Amino acid sequence: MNDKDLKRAGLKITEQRLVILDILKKSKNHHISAEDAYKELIKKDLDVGIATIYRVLAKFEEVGIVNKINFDNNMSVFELANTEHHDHLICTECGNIEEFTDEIIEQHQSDIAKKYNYKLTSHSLNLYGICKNCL
Amino acid sequence: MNDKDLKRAGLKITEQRLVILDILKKSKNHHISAEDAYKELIKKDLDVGIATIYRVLAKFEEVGIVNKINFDNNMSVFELANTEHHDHLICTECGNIEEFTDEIIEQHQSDIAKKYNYKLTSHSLNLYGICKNCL
DNA sequence: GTCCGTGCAAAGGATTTGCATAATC
DNA sequence: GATTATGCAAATCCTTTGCACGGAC
Repeated sequence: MNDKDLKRAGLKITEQRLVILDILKKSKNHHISAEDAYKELIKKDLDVGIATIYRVLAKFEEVGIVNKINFDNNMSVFELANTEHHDHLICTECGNIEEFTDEIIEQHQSDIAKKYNYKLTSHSLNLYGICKNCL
Repeated sequence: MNDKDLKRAGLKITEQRLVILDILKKSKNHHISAEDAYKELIKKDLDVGIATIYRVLAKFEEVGIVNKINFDNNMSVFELANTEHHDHLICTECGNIEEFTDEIIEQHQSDIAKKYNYKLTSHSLNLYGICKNCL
């Protein structure tokens, strides 16, 4: 399927990894939790353990294939890292996720880090609300 | 000490609650984790259980006395809610926390929510970096 | 006295780890 | 064949819950 992605990252090619990659690429909103991935693999009749999911996703994050996003309810989701940077707007009712980018916000974040003499390494901006459908 | 804060919130006054409030008020950077609070109570020779800490802090959040902030490393801290809204800049080396406010960022967040037809209920903006001292 | 708060221990959920087996290169 | 990945179960971390007791009002 996408052996290249894995080879490029210097990872061994296993079916579990390929399938997880595939799920990430095909999932509707491109955001999956470890459990979501686990259920998908089970559906595909793959005899997989949840530990493998976590290990694969951690490895993917390590080599830059995915980003991990932590939400306030202690849930984490993973998304492919091949898109440009963006932040998230989450519906707390239905879980729908919108991605957005805002140059001004990005710029101000840099300015703030500079102002406080911090070397910025990452940031997390999540907006929580209720989407149109749920209102 | 500050019975008023509790009475105003309609909470019964107990020693545990008063001491936790006190710790929140006196702590250096005004941010404490549940475990920090627990250790402080133990130091004061109070025979407290960690469950109480969580229950007290949850109650405090419920009535608006504190805000809970979730960091990406799955750590949560609590801060008094009596200050005006602000976001956080965290040093990933030493754990130091700076608070900042940025009107433009706030404004853009509202605009984004509006654009996507979301009713914004909360947001979390955390900047991670390395502070001057740790560099 | 009623109700709420607490301590303790046990349960819970998400994630990680140890170890032997299995697969990739 | 050496090394890395996997499955399983057990362990871990943080947080929550059930229950009986104690304290606040």
